[in-house]
Amino acid sequence: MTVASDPRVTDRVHQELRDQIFAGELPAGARLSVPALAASLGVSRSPVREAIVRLVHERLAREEPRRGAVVADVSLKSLIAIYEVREVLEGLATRLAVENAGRRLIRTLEDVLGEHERAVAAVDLTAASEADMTFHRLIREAADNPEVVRMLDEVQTQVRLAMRTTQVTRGPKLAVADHRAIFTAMAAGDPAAAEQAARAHIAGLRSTLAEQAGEPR
Amino acid sequence: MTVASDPRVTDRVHQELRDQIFAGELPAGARLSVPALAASLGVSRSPVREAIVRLVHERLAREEPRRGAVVADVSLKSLIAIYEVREVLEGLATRLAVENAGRRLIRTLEDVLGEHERAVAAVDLTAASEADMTFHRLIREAADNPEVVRMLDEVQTQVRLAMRTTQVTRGPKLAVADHRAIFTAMAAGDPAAAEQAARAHIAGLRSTLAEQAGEPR
DNA sequence: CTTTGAAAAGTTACATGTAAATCCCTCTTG
DNA sequence: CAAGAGGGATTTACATGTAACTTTTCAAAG
Repeated sequence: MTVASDPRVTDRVHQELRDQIFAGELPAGARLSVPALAASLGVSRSPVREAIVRLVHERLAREEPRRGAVVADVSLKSLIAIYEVREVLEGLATRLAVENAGRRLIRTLEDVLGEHERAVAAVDLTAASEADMTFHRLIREAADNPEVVRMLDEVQTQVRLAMRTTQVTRGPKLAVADHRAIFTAMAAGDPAAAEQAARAHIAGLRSTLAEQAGEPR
Repeated sequence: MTVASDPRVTDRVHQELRDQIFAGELPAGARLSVPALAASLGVSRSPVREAIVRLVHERLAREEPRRGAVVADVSLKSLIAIYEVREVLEGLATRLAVENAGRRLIRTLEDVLGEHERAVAAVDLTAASEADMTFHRLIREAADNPEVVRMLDEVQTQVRLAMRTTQVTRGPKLAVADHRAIFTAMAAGDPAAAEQAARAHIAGLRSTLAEQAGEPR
């Protein structure tokens, strides 16, 4: 038996290109030339071609037949549409988490929320951001629904892509307050309230995006 | 300029394999051998390979490294999870449709609903099913959110795959009644009520799946 | 009759070949 | 100086070659 799965060249190339896109080394609109990338990565054209097909499928790149692929961008309008979807998916994940989970999850979430609050109080943005992501991740995992996890991953991919150009936050303090509200509903074992609180959290972020788009209210 | 886009061999192969999977000609678990399919379709291995990568990505096939791809199946458990996601997505689409749409949509929906009711009364299952799908399609399009449309398409793909083995219906009459409820809320211009009615429609279908899974209530 | 294992067959994954389409630069023309 | 035609360079898309790996077959051993 092999100790670890022998990673395919295609997988490495795919991961490398993803990293380069998220890092901004391959900016939006950059052409993804198969021969050029193959040469620069020191592999043949086949695995590069397949990696690009995957990037197109996860919408990190766009392709027109016979014209090749370019790195995708995310318009503010698209991002708002994505957040509309994210709102209901995070709501679902949170409701399912409440329906499934026991005290163990509640206690873990409480710990993470505490860390989050301390980090915000200490103006430690890195730690705050990490606690924020952990909070959401724990809820998704507890939802025990692989479909919603997958769809939220797709959403997350697009959000990361958008992050290169667009800021999405209402500030660390509001994030903590929203999470506290979600936690309270979850701790009370109220699935409907938890779903609503999670939706409100995302809806709030979406409204800041809408403001940036020049549509206040 | 070309009159119609020159279809790539890859595209034709992909479509052909999709059709064969949905038609049951390639049943769940069937191995997708690249050389065998290339020979049977009269093309080289390259476009077949790429078509299979796409099938894997849309989860019509599963692949293990170095072991090839097989046609996917959808367990009842997965299907229920998919319907949990579908519930909130259809709810979102319906709410957005109400927020965007004018009388034109309402009138079109009313017509389709009328056709649906007549088809059910006449026990014309084909016409009823078509009206059912049209009703949902009109709402999705009116939502004017490409993200939710895409995600519902993904859901639809999995549902079609499951259809080969699992029946998903509560009967034509209940479908019409659900649609009538959705329509009423939409016609009243009440986004929240429309979202709820759409969710209830899918939740009803999901509960019949849960019953089949041996978990009544 | 079941188990074992080694050879044969078939397949995957990566590499490379190539015709046709597209891109891009330059040089001409109005 | 802008517009556009020509032509070489590049690229895509499909085809094919091949080493390594997996699966299958089948005969011998237990």
